[in-house]
Amino acid sequence: MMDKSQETPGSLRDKKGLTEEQFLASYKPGDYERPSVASDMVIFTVTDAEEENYRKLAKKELRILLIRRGGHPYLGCWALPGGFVRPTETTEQAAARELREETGVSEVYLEQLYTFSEPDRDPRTRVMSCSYMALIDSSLVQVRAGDDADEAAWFQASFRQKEQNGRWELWELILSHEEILLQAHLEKETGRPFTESTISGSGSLAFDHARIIACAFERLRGKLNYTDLALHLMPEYFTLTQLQQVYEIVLDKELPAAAFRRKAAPLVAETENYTENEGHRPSRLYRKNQEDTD
Amino acid sequence: MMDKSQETPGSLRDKKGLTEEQFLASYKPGDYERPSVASDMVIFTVTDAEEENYRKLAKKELRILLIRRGGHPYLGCWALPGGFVRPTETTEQAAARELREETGVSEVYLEQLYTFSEPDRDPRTRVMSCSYMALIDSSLVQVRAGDDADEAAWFQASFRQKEQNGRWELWELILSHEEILLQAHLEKETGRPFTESTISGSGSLAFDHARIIACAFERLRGKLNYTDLALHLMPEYFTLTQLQQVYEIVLDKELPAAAFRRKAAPLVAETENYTENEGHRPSRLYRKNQEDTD
DNA sequence: AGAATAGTGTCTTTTAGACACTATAGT
DNA sequence: ACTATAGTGTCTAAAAGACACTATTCT
Repeated sequence: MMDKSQETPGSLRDKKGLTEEQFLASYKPGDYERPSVASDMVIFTVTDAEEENYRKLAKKELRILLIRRGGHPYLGCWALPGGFVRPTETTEQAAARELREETGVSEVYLEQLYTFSEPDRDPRTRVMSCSYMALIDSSLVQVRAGDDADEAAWFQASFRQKEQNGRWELWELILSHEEILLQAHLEKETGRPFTESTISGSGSLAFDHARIIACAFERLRGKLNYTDLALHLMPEYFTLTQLQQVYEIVLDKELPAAAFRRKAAPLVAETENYTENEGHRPSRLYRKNQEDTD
Repeated sequence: MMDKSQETPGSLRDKKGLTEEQFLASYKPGDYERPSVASDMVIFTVTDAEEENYRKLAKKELRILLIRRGGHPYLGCWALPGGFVRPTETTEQAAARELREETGVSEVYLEQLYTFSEPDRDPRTRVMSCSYMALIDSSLVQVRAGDDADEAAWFQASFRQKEQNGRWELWELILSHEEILLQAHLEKETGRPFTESTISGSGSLAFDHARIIACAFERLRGKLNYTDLALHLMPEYFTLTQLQQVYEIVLDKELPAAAFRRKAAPLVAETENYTENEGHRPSRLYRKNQEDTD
């Protein structure tokens, strides 16, 4: 991958007179204790809320997959899917593997977020977490519990700013699934990662996973406006209103339809198909624009 | 930091009947080999090009600090400043420590970029690199060579897109310092990290550091327009024209002055001082706006 | 006076938002 | 006919760019 032939033709010798080959053969790993590294993942999807009343449009919900921990530490708490990175994997490959193991889904959008490295973030031993965000469309959502977890569930997620004082910000993260409520308050300085968090509610979030989820929310919201990220949350065929609903549920605000359609137009490609039997005027189906030359 | 009292009052027992305390006391680090983790850093600064001809305004140059490697591997190649993360440090603290060691500077803007984890990116052993971007103002630039490096230099940097074909992009990175020229071509898919790179020129770049620098350029350019990042590259007092020059050298394009001043206004605070003896009309000096409520 | 930059006013273009209006399947 | 959503046209407001014009100091 790297061409270093020009400066190091293989015979360059260091201060001890060793060639690179000799150096590598005699190399002993350094003095410092090494950390474990895990990949943790915030898997987003948008599902229909269950309330198909008559002919009304289905409301959307933003959901995140959490897994109930079956072992120490944080036994019984809810945590992001993830696991240790194996010796021959990249962190991204580890994330993709975990995603496949937890959901059976592959070939999805996966983006690295941030690496959390506080030495005491895991009470067992030093574990750095390289976090990822995954976007999957709801038609792929069929939870398959992993090996070391006794329960997995899609939690409805909301993330709102509660206070702002100069560059100091306070945010609230709420995750809920049936009777379980997880609530976290997070602090940050504008433009910096989240620092403190406090957890409350009827369940509890493991490790610093509230911070990771907050980080994922920020990234997703920030990129929604100037990328085609939202399309990864859509099934193959969708209407523009459905796409708009996804933007609205992610951004947590309503958007004017006319302007939205103008802006979304270059991201999608028309098809000749329409929705049917919806109880009102049919809607044209679109698909992701393959060759978008943005 | 995390409140887990509700779910784990300390007496919860796992499948083997252990409390968390007992579990942690008996915990043995996992089966897998652990990677080393290093923090590497792209330190940006903007300096005046040396050509004070008469009364003309000084041209600006964007520069990056590189260190010539004094040991294997990549002996003699140029590399980003960085080093291994110690057991009690976060990756960010390690980056800040390296920055202080290399430049004597502390309290600067530091932002995590991306974690590179290809298993073979370092021929010695598995080393993940958690990369950071630092922005310092040129008045702080006094290179102080570190211990294990025999040479450090500020390289002028340019980064341009050469080709685009659908979602495939080709970029060129050029770093130069006196007679030394480092050139890299990098490929990426739109919205994804850089993948391949080829190095050429009279010197050579170590490891995958061309990818890291490319990543830093993307981040810096992307954030310049909607944050006050550029102010971290400015000395305490500066003129709006100087600020505009910094934007122009980073973005590699000229900006209309009137529009720039409108947009920059909320980021800065006027002072009552002006430049003197510049050979033309004096310019008002500004400073960073402390309480910007953007 | 002339060089060189500092700084402003205003016109145009583009983009985002507001909002009314028309269109259409299903019951 | 009525409901509910689909989709468009147009006006307005805000932002970005173009560009001319004035201002000021130093040589």
